[in-house]
Amino acid sequence: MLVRVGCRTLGRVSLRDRKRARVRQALVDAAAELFERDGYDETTIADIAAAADIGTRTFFSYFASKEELLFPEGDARVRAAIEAIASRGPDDGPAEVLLRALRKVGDDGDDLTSRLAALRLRLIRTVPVVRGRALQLQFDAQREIAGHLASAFPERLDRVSAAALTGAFVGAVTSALQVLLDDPDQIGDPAEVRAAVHRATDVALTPWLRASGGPWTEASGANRPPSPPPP
Amino acid sequence: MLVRVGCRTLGRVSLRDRKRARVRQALVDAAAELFERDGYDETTIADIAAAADIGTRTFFSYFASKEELLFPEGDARVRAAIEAIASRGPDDGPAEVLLRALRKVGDDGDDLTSRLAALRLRLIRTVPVVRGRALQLQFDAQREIAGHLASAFPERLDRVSAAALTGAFVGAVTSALQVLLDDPDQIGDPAEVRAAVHRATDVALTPWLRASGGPWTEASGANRPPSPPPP
DNA sequence: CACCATAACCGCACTCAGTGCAGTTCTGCA
DNA sequence: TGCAGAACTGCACTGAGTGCGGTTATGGTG
Repeated sequence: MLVRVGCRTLGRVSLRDRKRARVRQALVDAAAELFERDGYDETTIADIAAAADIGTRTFFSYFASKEELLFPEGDARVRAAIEAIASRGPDDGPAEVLLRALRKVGDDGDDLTSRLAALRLRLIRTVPVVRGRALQLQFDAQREIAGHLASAFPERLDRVSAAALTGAFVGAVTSALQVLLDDPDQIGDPAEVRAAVHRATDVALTPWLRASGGPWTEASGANRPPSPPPP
Repeated sequence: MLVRVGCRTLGRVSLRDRKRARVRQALVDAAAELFERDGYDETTIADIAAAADIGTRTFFSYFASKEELLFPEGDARVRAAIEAIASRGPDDGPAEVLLRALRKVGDDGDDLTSRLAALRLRLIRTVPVVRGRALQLQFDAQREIAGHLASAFPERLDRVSAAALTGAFVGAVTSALQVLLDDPDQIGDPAEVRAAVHRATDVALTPWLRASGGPWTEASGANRPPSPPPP
């Protein structure tokens, strides 16, 4: 059976759908509880289902696997990024738009404070299968965003360049975050993390920002971005 | 039991080790054969072990899982990149070094012509668990390379910036390559794949090439790389 | 050559993830 | 009220992966 996501009667949320959403949330909560208490590998799907008062078999009509419990809002960030691209100003270049989209995604982290998000970060670093799933979701998101970016700048970016640009941005931010979050001293101060990410992305993406100033023809020693690497 | 990799008697390769290497290769070959004939999900580990004339249980002393069969030379590319970093010239900056390292990794694809490599590319696009594993390996490789890059330029890159730079490069090339390989016309011809890799690296790394031509001062309309986006 | 420590091999039994099937219950709607 | 369809659930099954214990083969040593 496929996992339902929307409601059938568009104007009204039916009892069925409300019940379903409640059970779904109960599963996520129970999983978070058990993952924190017993560990990811030690928690079985049967445990989670029992804690949410459903049969083991029924679990699989809500989530396709144990990892999915950690990413219940899969494409929310993607939608935010796409919206940021859609609401671009007339003078913005591809890099500016993408930068703003990613900053919005990163800053909209009500995420970073929630218990599930913290647990997710820890399990991504700890459990290989979770990391694999996270990377896969990120990769799919990149693809989606790159497509919209190419559509937004049809005369300045072909599909390959848009993908490269998006991949560079996301890769820079992700890698910087990985190093920062592995340092056990940085944790607990979101402002520090954010500042370090900004600095690192400036270093990594300086060429892209310069290139997006004009259509890749003019010299641009003048509008150099704020943080070149130290001499 | 842990999977053995080296030989004990350093000067000589013992019979035991030669036998072990032979069985290991037989497993990879049998797996490639069966994956191509029956598909990845349809092939069980028991099938592969039987085709290589070993017991099902013994398989797990050679590979930890079915995915690992597709990445038998896990860190060869990483070592190539690290070597490229180590053999840098005195005037090279971080971007040049990283650029050369990635080009070398892409070109050293004796890989790209082999049957296993083509199969791997197809399965990465097709089978989610394989894609997840590939991304995870790539992520670990990035981390390793970034560490060496930071060590090579201790006064110009901190660890976070090195990670961001590496992530940007690898992310750009990977994303560009993904778009190129998803076009269904390229498939089936190793030369086409190689051309796609070149084009992907060109497009993805062009901004850094322009930026690294001089110390960010001169115009670079002259040495423009072959594939800028269409006007 | 004989011996022994060790590593590899392998069957067996087990747990858990995930799926197909069939029977039952519940919900929305006419 | 009744009905069509969706959801819930148990059962049986396959396959991945692990732990254990017994057996065999190898390599080094006296």
